[in-house]
Amino acid sequence: MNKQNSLFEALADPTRRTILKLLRSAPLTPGEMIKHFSITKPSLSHHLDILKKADVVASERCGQNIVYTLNTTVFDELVALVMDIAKPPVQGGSDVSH
Amino acid sequence: MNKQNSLFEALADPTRRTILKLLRSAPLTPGEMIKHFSITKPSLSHHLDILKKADVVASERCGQNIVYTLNTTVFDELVALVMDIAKPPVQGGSDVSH
DNA sequence: TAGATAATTAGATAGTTGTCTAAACATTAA
DNA sequence: TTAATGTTTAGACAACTATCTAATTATCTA
Repeated sequence: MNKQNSLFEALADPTRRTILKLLRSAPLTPGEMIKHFSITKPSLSHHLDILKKADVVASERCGQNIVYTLNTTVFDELVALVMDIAKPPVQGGSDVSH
Repeated sequence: MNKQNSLFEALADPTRRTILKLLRSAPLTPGEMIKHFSITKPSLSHHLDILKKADVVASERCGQNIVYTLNTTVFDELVALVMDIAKPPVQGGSDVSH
C-alpha cells in the first residue's frame, strides 16, 4: 500500500488516534496504554502494528517491555498531505494523481 | 459517528482523495468526474455520499445535472484536527479524548 | 406525453477490519 | 530451570466497505 494511504488509514480509527495522543506526552508500553482502553491486549497490539507499518510510531524492546514512541515527523507529513489535497492546482498543469 | 471520525474516514480512501483533488479546480458533476475513474457511476455516487455526509463536499441540482463543490473550510478543520493530535498536552491537564 | 440523459437507490457479494480467545514467544527472577 | 510477567502471533468471526448490476427517480426535449 502506498505511504499516503497507510497514513490516512492509520488515522481513520479513533483508538489509534487516542494512542497517538497518549504518546504525545511520553513513550509508553502496551501495558501502560491498555489501561486507557476497554479492548484486549491483542487488539491493542494489532493497532500498534498498523501504526508501526504506517511509520507513525516506532518500538524498541527494553527488557521485558516494549516501548513505543511517536514518530513526530509524521505530523509534518500529514500537514503536507492535507496541503497537497487542499492546494489549488497549478494553472495548466494536470496534477491530479490517481 | 462523530465528526472527527467521519472526516478521517472520508480521507482514508484514495478514490475520495482524488475526487477532492478534482474539485479543487472547479465544481463538477458525477458525469464529468467519472471519466477520471474506472469504477461505475453507482460506486462514484457512493463515495460522493460519504464525502457529503462528512461535510467535505456539497451538492446542488442544476437542471439535469447535480453539481458537487468542495467545502474548502474542511481543510482548515483537518489541519486543526492534525494539530490537535500533534500538540503537546497541557502540563497537568488530562486532555486525552477517548 | 414519450424517449433520452443524469444520477441515485436497492440489493447482492467479495474482501477487509476490529475484535476476541488461545497459544506462543521473550525476558526476568526465584 | 521453572514460574511469572509482558507482548505478540494465530485463527476465527461478526460487522463494515467498496464494488457491481438492475431498477428507480428527476429532468429535459422533441
